[in-house]
Amino acid sequence: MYIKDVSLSSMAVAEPGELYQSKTTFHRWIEVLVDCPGSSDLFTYKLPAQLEIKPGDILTVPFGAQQVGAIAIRFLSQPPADLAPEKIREVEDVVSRGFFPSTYWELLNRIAAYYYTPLIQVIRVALPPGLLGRSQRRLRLTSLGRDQDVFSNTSIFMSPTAQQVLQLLQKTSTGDYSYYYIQQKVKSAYRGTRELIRLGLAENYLEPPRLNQPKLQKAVTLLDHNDEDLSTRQKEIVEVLRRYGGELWQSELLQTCSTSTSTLKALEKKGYIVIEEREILRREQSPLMAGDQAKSLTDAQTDALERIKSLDGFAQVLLHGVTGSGKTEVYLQAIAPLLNQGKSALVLVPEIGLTPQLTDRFRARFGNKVQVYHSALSDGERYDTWRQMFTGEAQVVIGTRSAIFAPLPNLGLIILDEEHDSSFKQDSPIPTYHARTVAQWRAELENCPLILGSATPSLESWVSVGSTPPPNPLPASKEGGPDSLYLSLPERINSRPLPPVEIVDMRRELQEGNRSIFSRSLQEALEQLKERKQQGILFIHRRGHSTFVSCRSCGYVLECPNCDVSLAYHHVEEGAPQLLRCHYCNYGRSHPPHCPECSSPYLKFFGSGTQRVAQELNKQFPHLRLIRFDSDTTRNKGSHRNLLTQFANGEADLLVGTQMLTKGLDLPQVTLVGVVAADGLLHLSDYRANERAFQTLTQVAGRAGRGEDPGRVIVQTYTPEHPVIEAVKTHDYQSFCDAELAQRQALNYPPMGRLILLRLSSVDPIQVQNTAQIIATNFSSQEGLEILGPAPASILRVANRYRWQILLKFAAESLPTLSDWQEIRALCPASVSLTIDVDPINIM
DNA sequence: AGCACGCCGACT
DNA sequence: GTCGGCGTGCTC
Repeated sequence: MYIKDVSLSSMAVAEPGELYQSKTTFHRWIEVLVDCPGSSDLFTYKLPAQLEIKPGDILTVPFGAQQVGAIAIRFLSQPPADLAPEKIREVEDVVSRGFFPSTYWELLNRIAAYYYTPLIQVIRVALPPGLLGRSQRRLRLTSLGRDQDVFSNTSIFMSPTAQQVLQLLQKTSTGDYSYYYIQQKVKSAYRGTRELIRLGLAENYLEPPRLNQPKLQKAVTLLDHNDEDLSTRQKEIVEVLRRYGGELWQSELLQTCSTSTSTLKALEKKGYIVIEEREILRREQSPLMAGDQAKSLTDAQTDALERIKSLDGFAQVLLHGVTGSGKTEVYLQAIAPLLNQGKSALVLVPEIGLTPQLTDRFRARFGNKVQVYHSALSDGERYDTWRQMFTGEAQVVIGTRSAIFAPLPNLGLIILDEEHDSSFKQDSPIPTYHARTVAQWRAELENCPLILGSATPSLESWVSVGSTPPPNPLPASKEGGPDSLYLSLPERINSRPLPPVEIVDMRRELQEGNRSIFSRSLQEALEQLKERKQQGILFIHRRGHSTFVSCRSCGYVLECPNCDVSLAYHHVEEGAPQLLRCHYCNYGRSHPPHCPECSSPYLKFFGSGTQRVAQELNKQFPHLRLIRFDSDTTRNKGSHRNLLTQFANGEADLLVGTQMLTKGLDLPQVTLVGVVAADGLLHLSDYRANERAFQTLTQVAGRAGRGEDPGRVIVQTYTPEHPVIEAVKTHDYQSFCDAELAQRQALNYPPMGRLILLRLSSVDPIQVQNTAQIIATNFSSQEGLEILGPAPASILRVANRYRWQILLKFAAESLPTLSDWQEIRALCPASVSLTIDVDPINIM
């Protein structure tokens, strides 16, 4: 929660580029927000004589025994009266100057308030790692301790704990570990470390905050000069430099001329060249793209683009385009004129790794003006990209959820592509923000348009751009509030039709004697793939092999020892030990030969994951070459791209995978999409299950028939009469929405009502339950609040922590005043952790 | 987050 | 009695 003293009105905020002006009032103290989760109070520090500090600067300050990151908030001309003057310490250093323009600062404060999160925690997600530094206490061996013989030296006695710590340190070449690491490895390590220090075998020290540094490289610049007094070798170098435009990196120059720094030094001395350190920005390497031109648009695209371009200032646009309708082209052409005006654009996508195609397309169109920002970048890369954005140069930033905090000072447009995707919502840690909500605020504050693009808009966005549902088929536009706009791309580009969706009743398949996991229809379609030289996608709801392993004799189910879920079977490779894994805590064990309960050897796999389906395919269709595409096979950096490239090159006939297949893949050769079992999606105990199922199925179906050849979609299910299945079959978003909204209305669920979920967890099952009860009772007096629970989470125990939750439901207009959230927090004993999830998406 | 302080149980 | 476990609170 934000500190009430820190509001925009009461604080001076740095504008980037604003010149420092010496004020007439002489400030000697500054209040700072310290990076420590325990307290969200402001702390007072002395301004050092030789350091220029302004509000908005990022600092390091001494705090307790360590040095931590801090944000300068405001000057004080007098130290607080209730603080002993000798307790006030000096600011250590300035890390970064002049950050936090006023709108950005307000954005952070809004997030802190709305999501009940201390401001400093919001700042932490906004800043790249390594900008808020913190010192670390470490332990290292002395030369005496490095001696491997200390153990055989009988004159030194030490406790087993001390020996353990010593051995741990001696195993590394540096003999150096953080206290934190040692404490994790050795129990009650602290006693052992003290003993080692006393014996003179080890010493502890404080490592200063390790901040990311700009990476510097030497550059050589040619000065205008007549090359009179030069040797032939020197003339050569000058000539090379001139040929390359008068400037080169020193390393490149040395290599090109096969010379050494001494020759360059001589040239520098004579005044022909300058050698200086330049910052180089570490960027993700991407293959060079061929230039790409704006494509001609369909009428619907042109209309949408014109309406977007005519927007002035804040507006929320829902761009509802069916799969394959060319939303990306609209984005690209909306961004192009902005860049020419010197403005930047922010494009948020669900998961960057999954959309190399989108980034490639942006790079091909806008070249090096495109920056990619997401958590898979190395810290150094993120830091540099962040600095690059901070320069204010016109650019396009493509990123995942956290990129909504990209420090672009001159923002002209924000786009959320696939806005319905749940990965825009952060579950943990706090703040549990939704990038769409933050994007709305940011667009408002920056006074720029926000485009929400999707083939299957979230009900939230659907409702917010217009309360009256449009007639069917989708109209070109419908009006919502004054700042909102509905734009529709109802047809695929090049007049390609949406693929027909065939629903297969798997109950009948079984009745009629087909016991395969593939219906006859799907089998026949798979057979045809190869003959017709076409490609297909098979969608499976789960990764792994089977959903659970159970004993045929006694019914015993193998479960995770840390969580209340059954273990999934993972087939590693032929001949390797068979592995069972928990999808929640990643616990793994080998597959036992006998039932642990009754020793029966008949342990059977149930359900089917990607692995199982892949095996089955190999058996039934040995001639089909397939690629598995799930989080097991795409764990490594770049593997998404590799697998997709392989597939696009025709190195496989079939792509078998999970959810990731649904996200924006554009593979023109794909004609067949098969959903092996839709039921896994349908029957989840979550008010959002239907919406999610509809979105996933529609998106998967949308992968088919994007090229010349018509597509075909086969959905296998045991409940073909389910309304979601009906809606997917008819591609009828409208009627699905109407039905779903009516249900939500009846139960006051979002987007009609609003929710806050309190998640509690602890290793102590009794204590969580009691705490949950106490908190729920505390709320019972509140007006206009419906309390659901407390209830155990649907999986009570995960990673040995017991989880309970309380769901608060209330009218959309009235944000409940959880003003005393700190009081609520106070009801929690230290052993119980509480997370306040505002607008939760995942309430399981 | 660390790190001190300070209060309880098992041992010399 | 003392040592060492761990819960509680503070850091300008």
